[in-house]
Amino acid sequence: LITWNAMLDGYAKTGHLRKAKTLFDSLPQRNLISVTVLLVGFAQSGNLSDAKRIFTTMPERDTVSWTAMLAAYTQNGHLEEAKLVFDTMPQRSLVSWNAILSAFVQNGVHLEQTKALFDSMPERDMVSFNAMLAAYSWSGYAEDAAKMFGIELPDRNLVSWNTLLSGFAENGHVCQARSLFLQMPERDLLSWSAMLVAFAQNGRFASALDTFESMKTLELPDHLCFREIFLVCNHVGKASMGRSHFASMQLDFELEPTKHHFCCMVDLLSRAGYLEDAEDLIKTMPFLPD
RNA sequence: CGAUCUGCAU
Repeated sequence: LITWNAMLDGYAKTGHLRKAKTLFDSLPQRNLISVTVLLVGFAQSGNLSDAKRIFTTMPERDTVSWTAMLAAYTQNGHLEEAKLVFDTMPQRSLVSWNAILSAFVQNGVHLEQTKALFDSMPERDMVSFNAMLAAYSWSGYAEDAAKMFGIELPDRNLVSWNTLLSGFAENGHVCQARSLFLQMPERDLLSWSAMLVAFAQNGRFASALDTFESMKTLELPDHLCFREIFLVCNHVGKASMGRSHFASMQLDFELEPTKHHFCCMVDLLSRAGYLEDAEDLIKTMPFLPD
């Protein structure tokens, strides 16, 4: 049963919900965990109604499944329902508290209210602190976030660094973002791409391209990075560079270009005057043009 | 074996 649940989780986490559902239906044994995994899978793919249906029909619920339902509402932008779940759930763990805190943060509740919730929590961990850090960044208080990072955080991890980094980036503080980036004890894909986006969105196109080149030696860039790079190539009018990244994304990194990538490339080629190539690309792409 | 924090748009 544990193995089946792990498989279920694997399908659900990679977005293969059809397979997950089929596997779930064919399981000889299921438990609370199997059902919760499926609930989370639906919620994360944006299928709130099925998630809700699973929740209301499940034979038993524990704190994990209640919190999963709370998060499901949060992820789909339903703050009021998330609050309601929080208020009605029989027990609340630290994770439940963190989940409602994130609900506030992600749905843009006023900073004061979010801080009040944070202060009222019976206990806090790094996830709580990181969520609060994000709240400051999101509201444009990158400085306060930095202060909190320096003083109040009991500990810091890579997520804390990344949160602060993106806070600087979002507020246009590219230089501070850069120095923070250089100071970081370790960097992951999110750190690199936050830095890349920071440069790109503040007009530092050459730095963005340099960052991308460095990043490729250490991390596997994902769809988001390539999308950003195509935008950069577009801004600086480097169609040939865009083309080679487009090829590289498929050949070297085995990433399937999405509609957005094709869209960027068509835009890039058209602006650079390669209209026939742009048309060819539209004809050969595996999507219907819209 | 399951729930909560960080990058994002032609």
